[in-house]
Amino acid sequence: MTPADTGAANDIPKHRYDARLANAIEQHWQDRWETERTFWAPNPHGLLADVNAERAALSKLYVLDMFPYPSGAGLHVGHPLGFIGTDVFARYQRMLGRNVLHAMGMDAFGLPAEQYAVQTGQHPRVTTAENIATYRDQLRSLGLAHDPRRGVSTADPSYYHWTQWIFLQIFESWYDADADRARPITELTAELDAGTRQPDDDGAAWSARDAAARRDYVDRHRLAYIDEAPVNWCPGLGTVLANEEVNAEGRSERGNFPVFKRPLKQWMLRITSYADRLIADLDRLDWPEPIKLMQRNWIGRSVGALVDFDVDGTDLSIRVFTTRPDTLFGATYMVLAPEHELVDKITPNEWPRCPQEWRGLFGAERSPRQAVAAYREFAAAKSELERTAEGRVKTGVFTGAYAVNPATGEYIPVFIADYVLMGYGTGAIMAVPAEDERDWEFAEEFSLPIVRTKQPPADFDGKAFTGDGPSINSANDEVSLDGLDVAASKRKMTDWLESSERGEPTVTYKLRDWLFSRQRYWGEPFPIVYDAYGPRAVPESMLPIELPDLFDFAPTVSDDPDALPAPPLARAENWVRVTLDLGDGPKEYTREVNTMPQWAGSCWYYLRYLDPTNEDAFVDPAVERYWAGATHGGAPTGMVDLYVGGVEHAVLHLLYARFWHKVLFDLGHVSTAEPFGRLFNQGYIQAYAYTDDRGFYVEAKDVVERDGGYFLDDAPVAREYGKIGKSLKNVVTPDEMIDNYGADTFRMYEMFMGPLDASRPWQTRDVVGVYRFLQRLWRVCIDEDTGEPHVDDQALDVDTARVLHRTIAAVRGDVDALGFNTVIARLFELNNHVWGIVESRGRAPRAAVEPLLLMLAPLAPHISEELWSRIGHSGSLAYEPFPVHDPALLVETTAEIPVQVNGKVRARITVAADADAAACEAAARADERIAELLAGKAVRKVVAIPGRLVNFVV
RNA sequence: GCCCGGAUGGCGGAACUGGCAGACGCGGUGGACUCAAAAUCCAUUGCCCGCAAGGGCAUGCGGGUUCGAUUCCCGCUCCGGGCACCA
Repeated sequence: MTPADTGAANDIPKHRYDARLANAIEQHWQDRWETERTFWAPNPHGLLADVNAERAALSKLYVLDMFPYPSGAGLHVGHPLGFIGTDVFARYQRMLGRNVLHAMGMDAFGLPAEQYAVQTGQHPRVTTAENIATYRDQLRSLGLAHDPRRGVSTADPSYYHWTQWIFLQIFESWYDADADRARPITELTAELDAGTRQPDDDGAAWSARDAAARRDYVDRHRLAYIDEAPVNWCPGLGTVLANEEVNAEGRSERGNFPVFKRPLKQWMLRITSYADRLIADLDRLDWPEPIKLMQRNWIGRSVGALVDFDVDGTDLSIRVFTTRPDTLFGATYMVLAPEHELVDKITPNEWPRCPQEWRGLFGAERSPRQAVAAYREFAAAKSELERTAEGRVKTGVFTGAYAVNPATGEYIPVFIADYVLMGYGTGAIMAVPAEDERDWEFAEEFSLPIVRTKQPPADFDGKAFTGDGPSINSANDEVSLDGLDVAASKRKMTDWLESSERGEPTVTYKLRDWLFSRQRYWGEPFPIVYDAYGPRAVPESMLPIELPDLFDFAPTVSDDPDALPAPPLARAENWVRVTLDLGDGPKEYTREVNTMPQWAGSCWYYLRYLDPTNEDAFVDPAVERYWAGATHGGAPTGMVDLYVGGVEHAVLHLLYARFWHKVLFDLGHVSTAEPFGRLFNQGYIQAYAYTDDRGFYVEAKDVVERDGGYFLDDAPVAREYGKIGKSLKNVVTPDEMIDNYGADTFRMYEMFMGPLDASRPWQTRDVVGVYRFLQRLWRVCIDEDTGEPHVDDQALDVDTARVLHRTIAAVRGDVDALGFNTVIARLFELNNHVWGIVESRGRAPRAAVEPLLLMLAPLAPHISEELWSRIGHSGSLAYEPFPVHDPALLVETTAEIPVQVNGKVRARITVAADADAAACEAAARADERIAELLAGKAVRKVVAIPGRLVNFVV
């Protein structure tokens, strides 16, 4: 310490609230909360029922954060925004008398943990444990009031035991479309055996099938099934990925490696069975509308019709899906996806009579079969990126086959083209160029006929018309749509198709079944073994199936798109080969060597928080009912009352978790139809970054603002705005903020920056505002020189009482809406008001200070607890009742209202609060300035709203 | 391209159901205290004209509805996000 510093330190009062004192207070209270088990939320019974038992009689509130991946980098100031928000809300709700469940687990399996482990060369178990410890320390220092008993880790065998158990529930179920819910698979076999249900696969009668055929049938109906389907194979990551994990450029979301479609046998979960319910139940949820919309779009329900087109010269027909059956009369050609199974069957050996353009580039010099083969090769070789880069020029080739338009009876050519996707609808379309832009482009490219079946408006520019209008050219001997609008035409055409057995109404979805296996080490092993015929479930009694300890756990990656997946677990040969008794005597089996995707653990962690130490069940049913709210009356929709997290999980995690929850609901394991009743997306904290004249990032900390510019030393630098991270050299950590100001200041600043759902820039310069507020609050209560409290029992003057009660009313309203920034503004005002009293009278009134501390406690819990205790209370204020306002003190006797002339404010007058319109007008006219402005002018109209304003129109 | 969301002082932001735009904080300016500085306290601070009284202009841009619009409607611009040949 320099002499100057020493001198300065001597001037600062001994008991000032500075970072050093704040840190001491924070340590003290964090320790005390821990030893007194302040935030242990009791269950109604069971292992977590012994402490604070009386609170289990209160009504429950479940507040949840999207739990973090414990990466090696630790937290920066952007991470805890949502965690602090939920903590404030949860602490507030405790003071309202709720039994609040708030905990923080760790999403410990998955790619980030595995990649970090691969980089550092240590076992993921070790690095994950270290990272979790770091996260826990950082989170603890923020003063978050979690129940520490419930902070599960998904990579813990006692946790994934039950992830595997839930997988078995899914595996042992099927979807009963008639009942519209999942049911145990044993009920399906029982009904088939009893003959009360017939197989739905057009095969032999159930009684005529042998054991292997029956087992195959049942396996194909499970909610978890193995399918050889085109999957997203990513050699660069050495694993397959879900559609949701592949971006528009055909690359992996993680790592940005190329992804290839190829058929592979993989585990699939039948989420498509739930498509309708996943859409319908969104209406019951208190979620942001944009998120609901994203889920609806992702599921992509569309209503339309299936139509059959007979292929000329064969007994085959092509089935298409269309949302516009009303345009069938305008279908002048057809297109199949290049991989469509009928392509080989309908393609002739020789070209029929046809325009040369139809044969295009691929068919010019070749036979139809050669042309089709050449085009298929061309289409398969294109990456998604190339397709996008081409600007969507339509390509394709005529197959040489013709089909019959069922409405017109005309022969129309059948093409293959890559603008038709195998994965959607039937992989085949009827092309109506006049009413579809893509078909129009293709028709122009290949000189195909275009027939309008909808009358476009007079000013229409001449290309495909996709709007509404009367049908034209749409009649045959049996049906006429002419003159009808789109909706009526659709109805009439669908009826005709159905009655004439040429088609039927249907619904399709963009949503695909969920690809559920990964070729990874650091994930949950499947509770599945194989015999010669296929998969067998491992019985519950043998769970958990623990991950074997591998030395080499890295995935097998490759640049070769033809490389085959090689799961790391296959290397654990002693683990893979097992002898088990699955009820029919000891036999040899092979274990499943894929692992579950990262989403598995995060699909249900909120359920394990309820009963984390239960070894007999994933959650005790009575405990589940208590936290679902089912024991408090009413019909709860969502288990969790408030779920806060980033918008990046709008579809993936939130859709998967809803799906699992609904399966568990159908099977009677949970009592709500939805997991998350209210969802809130917190914004992001970003920060400024700076580049020097060479374009390199420089440490943002060292940059100073001067004369409207930014400088590092004396060199000017350019300012950018972006994510907080090492690459932009703009990282600010909670640890340094806590060191410099204390956790309460840090929490308050994060909450004060703006509304919780908005993104905002971090500006360390602004932190001092809330720091000053806390210092002033400290001085309101404590004499800085002596450290003694100077709060007394003086009565509140009327003015102070009004300010106090207005503040209470506003704070309650704003906290409910998670409007913490305005809560803080109100508390600043109250604190400043009380400071005025301290300045004039030397002491602060207890009647104002106590409610102020109680209202501040959720936001800045440490200083609030400390002052609460210093002014004479022995216990924690965590469960003190939140202040209640006196409505009588909010009633104003007079009101100051503006007086406008022609909409411009010209004066303000004070009237009785209950003055009627006439009285307001009279008072306004009596105002000297208004009288002057109105003198000699004819008042055309007077708008007088009692208590609001008076407006004269002249 | 389609679908969402946003734009308010030098900065972060506030404003209930159409009724005083700019709460609260940062920063700035002036002052008190101090040998001085820091800290603290007080005052002031949207922009323009004016000594002042006062006036004018202002919520991305252009229109509209209304006595009155940050708020509602129409048409744009820019920024952020989602989806992307889904028949």
